[in-house]
Amino acid sequence: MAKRAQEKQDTLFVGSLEKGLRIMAAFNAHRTELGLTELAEVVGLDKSAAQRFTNTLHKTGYLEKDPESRRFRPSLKFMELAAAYLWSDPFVQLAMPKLIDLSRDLGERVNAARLAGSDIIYVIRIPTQLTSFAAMVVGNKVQALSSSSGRIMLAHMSEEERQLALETWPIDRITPRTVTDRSQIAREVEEAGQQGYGIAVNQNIINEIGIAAPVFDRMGRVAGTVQCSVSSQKWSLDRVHNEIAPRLMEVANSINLLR
Amino acid sequence: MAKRAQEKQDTLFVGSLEKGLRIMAAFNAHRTELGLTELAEVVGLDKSAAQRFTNTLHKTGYLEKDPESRRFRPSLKFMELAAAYLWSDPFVQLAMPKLIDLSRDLGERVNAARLAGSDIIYVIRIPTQLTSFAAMVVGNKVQALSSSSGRIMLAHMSEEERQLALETWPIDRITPRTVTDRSQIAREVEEAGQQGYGIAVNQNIINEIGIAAPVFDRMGRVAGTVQCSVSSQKWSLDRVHNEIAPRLMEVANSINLLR
DNA sequence: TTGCTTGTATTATTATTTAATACTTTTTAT
DNA sequence: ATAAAAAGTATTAAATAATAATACAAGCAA
Repeated sequence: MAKRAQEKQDTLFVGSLEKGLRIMAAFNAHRTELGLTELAEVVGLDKSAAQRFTNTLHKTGYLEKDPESRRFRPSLKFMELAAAYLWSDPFVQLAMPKLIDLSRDLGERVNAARLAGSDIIYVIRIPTQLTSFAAMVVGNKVQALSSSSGRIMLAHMSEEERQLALETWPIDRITPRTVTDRSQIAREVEEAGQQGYGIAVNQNIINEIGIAAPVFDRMGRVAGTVQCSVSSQKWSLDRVHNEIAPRLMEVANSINLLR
Repeated sequence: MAKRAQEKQDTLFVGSLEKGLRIMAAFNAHRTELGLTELAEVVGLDKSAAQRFTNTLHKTGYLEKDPESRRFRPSLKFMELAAAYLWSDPFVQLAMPKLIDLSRDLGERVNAARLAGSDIIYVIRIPTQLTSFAAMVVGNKVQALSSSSGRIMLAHMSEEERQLALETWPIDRITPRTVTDRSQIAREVEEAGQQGYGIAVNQNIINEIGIAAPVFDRMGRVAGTVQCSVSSQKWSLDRVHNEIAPRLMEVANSINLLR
């Protein structure tokens, strides 16, 4: 309340809503089911508050509650929200049919991603090959610096933005091969800029090569990427450059975000 | 406040949160971008309230605001919530790899759906053929009575539940061929129960045949469906019954929701 | 330009949220 | 099997934080 008082005599900010949202956002890949006290800890609320908000979220249908364990889970309403997003995003609408075609042509997993803070979020996923569940989940987040999509996005930022990102955005080691050296990443980004598309090898999943081409908005900024993930067992880097990258670039360029 | 007072001296219910959620839920396929007053109308709040909640949602990153038009759109956070749901749902986790296989075998669009109220919501979509955008959107909702998935779900409900659903759940005419006669739907549901899978022809998209097989939870209730959508130009009903339905049933049966 | 609609800012009022606490049930450890 | 601890639920008095009315500013249409 010390903290809140200092920055929020803003009567246009409804703290209760924000706290409720924090509860919703507490759920993720690692926290799929949470009890009351657990939730309170994670979100940083006292038990009473957690009680009120979970109760409200439950009554409004946003959280399921297992009557046995009394633990909470996200409900299908979370999926409805995603649908609302997808309908609202012109990039998604335009990219979708082209990605389906591309996926059939290549026979490989094709995705579309957008930047959110220091992460990229997959907004379209068209799986064709079995891999980890994470690689199939719509809405999944990956640190930008370790992804092909993030790297080509960085390459198209202003010098300052890019510098800042390279210096400050998080780099957790996901696989043993994740590059954590920032100057090394800077080089990868530079290379991406030169060739026009980003590449990431073994960064998030071992034996996986990611390739990402940028789609620009009317301002000339990168709206998102068209991305493809392939197995390095099956594809050499050479073949990726020669056969996949050009197709991705072609598709990316064909997506025209006029308005 | 008359209404609120009568039912909610419940101090465990946070009205502000609920109103904020209503704002979020105002966005859908038809309402992709909303101004302040528009939002206020849709959600049933006065302008002041709409102002406070949109402001909060914007500051917390859940709504984007176009600086030009000052209209609001859902943000990528909506997608993150979806990811949280997907990770939390064992049905999704188990179904995903099997659906990918199935999709490759059949070369047709394969989905998984769950029931939410009187609608089914698609939780997995694996598009392989171009169709309407609606048929590709994860989280999209379809009235249960007009979908193959909904029909097989109904078939496995208790007599009372089914009766109630058949009598009260909404049936909007989506295509000219949408069946709006409830006794006709009752027959379709009955047939679904007998053959073990649901069928819907031209119900949501013309020239589309939907086929859905049920996946049961440990309680013997339908947890969700494995569904396939094909073009009636390409597939006869006979072939659907002989070639697709058995494969769907097989896959559905192989998904074992023990815990 | 004028009038009309939509969005923004400010404020006093009070209804609503808060957090403390006691109670109940479930789980864990002895 | 029993006791102790932890987790969830219910109740309440206090006051903070949300409310809604209103005035102001900025866009848009006629």
